Amino acid sequence: MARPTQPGLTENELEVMKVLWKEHPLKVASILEALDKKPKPAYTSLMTLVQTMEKKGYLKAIKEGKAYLYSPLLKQKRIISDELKRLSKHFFNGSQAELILNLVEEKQLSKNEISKLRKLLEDE
Amino acid sequence: MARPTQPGLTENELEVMKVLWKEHPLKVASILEALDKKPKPAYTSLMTLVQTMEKKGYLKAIKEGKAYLYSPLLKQKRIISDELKRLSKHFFNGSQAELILNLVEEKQLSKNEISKLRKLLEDE
DNA sequence: CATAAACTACTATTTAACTAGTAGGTGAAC
DNA sequence: GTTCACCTACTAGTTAAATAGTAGTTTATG
Repeated sequence: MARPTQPGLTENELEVMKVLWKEHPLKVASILEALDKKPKPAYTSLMTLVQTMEKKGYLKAIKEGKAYLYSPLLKQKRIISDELKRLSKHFFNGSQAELILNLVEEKQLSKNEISKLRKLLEDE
Repeated sequence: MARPTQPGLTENELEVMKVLWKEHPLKVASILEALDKKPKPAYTSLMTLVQTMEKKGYLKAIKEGKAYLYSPLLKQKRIISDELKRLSKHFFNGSQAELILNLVEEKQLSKNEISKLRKLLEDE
């Protein structure tokens, strides 16, 4: 056995998803342009990444003219939820409520944020 | 350039840290025993992992008798905080408050949890 | 002090992730 | 219809992470 596929998205994959969540479908050149990474990767590097992401089922590709247009198949909400699930599983016995409580305790919230949170709780 | 070191802890590294956060210092054999992974890794595999974690500065090793005893050098709170920072950076413009608000909105909280949260907010 | 049990160091292999170049195809423009 | 810009497929190399075996050291113990 060796290194298993990383659980969730890698940093680079996430960057691509973020671009496509904002706007899609996009061809590789447009994704590259929209990436705000410090040193932009070579076109062909991004190409390879996008292709493996498609193989993994993260993206959908449609041929339009001579280029492929890519769209995300994963929802942002789902990714966030998965990440939080992973965190709460490791550190809070799987309880996301515990995670929230811990966050509120640890973080300094502004008055505005506190009142927003209060309002939310009233509706529950 | 090639694969960079993973940001944060890998899943396996995290499992080791969790064991050591509960109890330390421990020798490798004891860490192995405490690991609740499905198929336990070979003793030597864990050995290698623990050694690289020491080289990375995650663990401290002290020789006691013929075995090394390992202790964590990273605090659990710091790891949780780093993970949440990463999440909020990617998805909530770096605002952890936004992350909390989103969590509360999305999650169904029990009455007990809501009242706990209310109490916390009163103290702020 | 010999020996066995326990532990580590060293070596090695595999795969995913990352990077990027080269070659070749395709659509548009003239 | 030829050329050229653009895009992809294929190939290839590097490193981290994961796994584990072999050999050798060390410390109790009888």
